[in-house]
Amino acid sequence: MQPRQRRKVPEGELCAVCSDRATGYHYGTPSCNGCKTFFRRTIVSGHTFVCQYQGNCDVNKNVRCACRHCRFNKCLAVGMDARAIQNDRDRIGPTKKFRMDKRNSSGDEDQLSVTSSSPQRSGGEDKIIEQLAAVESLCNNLRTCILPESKNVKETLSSPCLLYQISQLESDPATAFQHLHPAAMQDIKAWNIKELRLCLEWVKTFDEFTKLSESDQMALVRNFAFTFNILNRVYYSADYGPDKIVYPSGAYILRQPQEQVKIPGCRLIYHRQMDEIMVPFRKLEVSVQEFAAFKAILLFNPDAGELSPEVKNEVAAERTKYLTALYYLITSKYGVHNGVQKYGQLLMMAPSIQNIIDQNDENMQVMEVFGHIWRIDSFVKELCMR
Amino acid sequence: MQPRQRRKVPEGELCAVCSDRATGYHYGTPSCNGCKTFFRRTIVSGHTFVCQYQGNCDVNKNVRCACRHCRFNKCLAVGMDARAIQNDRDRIGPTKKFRMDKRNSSGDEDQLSVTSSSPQRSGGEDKIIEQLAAVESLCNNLRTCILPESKNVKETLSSPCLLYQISQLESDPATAFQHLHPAAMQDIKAWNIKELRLCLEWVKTFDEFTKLSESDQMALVRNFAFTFNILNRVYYSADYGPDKIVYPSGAYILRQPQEQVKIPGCRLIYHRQMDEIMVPFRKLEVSVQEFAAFKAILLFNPDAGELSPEVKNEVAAERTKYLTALYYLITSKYGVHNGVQKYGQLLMMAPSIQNIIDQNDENMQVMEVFGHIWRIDSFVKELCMR
DNA sequence: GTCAAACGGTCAAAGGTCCT
DNA sequence: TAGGACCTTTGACCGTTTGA
Repeated sequence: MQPRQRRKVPEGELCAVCSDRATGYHYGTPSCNGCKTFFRRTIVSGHTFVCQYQGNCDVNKNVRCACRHCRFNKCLAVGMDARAIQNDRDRIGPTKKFRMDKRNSSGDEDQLSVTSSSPQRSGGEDKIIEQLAAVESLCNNLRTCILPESKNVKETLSSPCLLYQISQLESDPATAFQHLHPAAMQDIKAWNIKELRLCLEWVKTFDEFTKLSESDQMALVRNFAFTFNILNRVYYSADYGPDKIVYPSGAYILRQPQEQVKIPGCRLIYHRQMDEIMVPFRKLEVSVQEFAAFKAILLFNPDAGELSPEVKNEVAAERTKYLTALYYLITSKYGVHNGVQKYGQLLMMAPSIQNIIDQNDENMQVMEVFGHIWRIDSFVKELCMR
Repeated sequence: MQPRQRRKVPEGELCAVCSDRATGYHYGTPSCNGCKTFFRRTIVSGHTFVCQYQGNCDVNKNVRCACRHCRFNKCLAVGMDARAIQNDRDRIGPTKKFRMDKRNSSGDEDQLSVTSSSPQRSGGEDKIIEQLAAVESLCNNLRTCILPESKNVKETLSSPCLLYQISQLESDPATAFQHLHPAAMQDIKAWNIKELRLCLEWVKTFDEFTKLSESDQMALVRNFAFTFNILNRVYYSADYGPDKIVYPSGAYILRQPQEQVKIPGCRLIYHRQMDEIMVPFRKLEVSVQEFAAFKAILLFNPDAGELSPEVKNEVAAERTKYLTALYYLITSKYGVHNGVQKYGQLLMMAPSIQNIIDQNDENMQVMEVFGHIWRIDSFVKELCMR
């Protein structure tokens, strides 16, 4: 880069070679992009051209490609300086912009709407949120019902969704609140089964889920079921402070009694559910809609083990759909600046949740070893063991 | 401009990098305008370059643009000091003289030029990102150095940060690219140690980190160190397709050979690092700045085990700070609609990463049992065991 | 107050990328 | 394949800041 003469922009200047619009001084001569590139390539490649005619071909914008010999000659004639050509440079990365994002149903427009402080652009997000909220409500009703026996997970997944048949189910007195009392292992076990059962009904409300093959459905559910269980447990726990997880029945898990459990590693698991999930949910004042969207995001996990590679992209697209919906839900309520913080904080609860689930899986395996003491229901095992 | 060396004017002095005519002392080294600007831009942008050859390219006036990796390395080798770069100067205003053309009758002072100089509504985010990028750059260089022995983690954390003493360290020939070859256990082990060592230097660049008590620092580091290791491993892996993780030395981990490993559970761990971290990073086209911010977010984990409750809020605030910076970084580049998607997708990689780390910890423990076969370095153990 | 060294910013003009 | 619109990178030149 040795600028011939500093300063000076040609205004309406023409290419000295072909009379196209000049884009600047290139190699010492006002020239267009084409002639500039042609000159460099010719020099660098060392090509020599032969004129098919008499060596005096016309060179202008329309016919400049007709004779490369005469074009190159004219380049030299008008003063293009080969000494201005440099040595090869290092490669630069891709210059192409938008590569991310699947095909967008809505045309692409706003690129500079960054400055507008109100998001405003919910294209279908409202509807998604509405649907999630409706299902959440049904699911909370179903929790109070007696659910039919189910042999195994696969059969349950292929049965009609119970959420739309609640009126035909009897209510379960064991789920109704009576009085606060410490949860026995029986309580915890019963609620685990109930919640995992609800999970199966909940996932069936997603069209994109039911479209998946049986094995892919299993992959997502196995990955997600215990998360669903824990999240519902703490989110719907009545607020008796940060030290109690309370089931709808009034059974509660207190922070201390875990000391009684002698199995190593089990001690902290309820503490962590309180500290890292229940308390943050309350502090962030997560709404039911936000909570539902968050669960949907966690369900559609493209990295779920055993998920077939062909559907990874679809699952990722679903996740993105709910991520976007959650973003607009939050920012339309809190504004962009505050909303973005809540959105980020909520999403960043996911790694802790994952870690808690991972630890819990270990515990489940430990418990299996101690199976003669703590009976693990086979239904639970099927969903949670890896 | 603190380092006002009482130097004489360089007379006929040559650029220490490329031997062009030096225009003065820049960043502590006699250098030409080009190398001066190149160095600043590289540090500020956080760009990292990969040598297309063997990492020992010649750098002189004629070919200085041929390999940016080797040019930058030489900048550092001859002593250019990144600390002399002034992050975010006090608003210097447009260098260009005011366009006092016409339109003067309105009588408005240039009061709006303050806001127009910064494109997005970022309050300090730019500076945060710049700092992260600069550190990332230094860290990449430190990776190629021989690091002094360190007895244990605590001592290392309380020592001065090596990132600002790179010029005093010898380069490590073992880290230079030579040729592609399958990684032996020795390679993996050596890189684990180096990367964990780098992690300790990296975290010390965060003021808010060094302000924490020793035990809180340990809590964050133990939680984060292996994440740092894995993320750097895959992010800085040269792109030889989705089936190879390539270390800077050229040692690579291939998708298949894990079958040789007979320890149960170990098989999938490298597959998952490729599928769930390396490939998504590439697909999302994560920039170095985004990558650095992502790591900062993961470092400041308020749920890190053993973190004292008093500092949870501070740590959470730090996390939010980097979340916000990342959000504005991404949306200012991609626009809100596309940016939000990328932001969400990036954050939602965190649970998978957490899960991979959790699995890996198990493996480390398994490996400890098989310690007579696979020696685990005590330094690694100290950081990764729970 | 003066002035030169050494910061950062600017933008014309280099080269690289990628679609046609 | 070659062409050229469009992109990134480079560096000579310029204004600003700072300390002797």
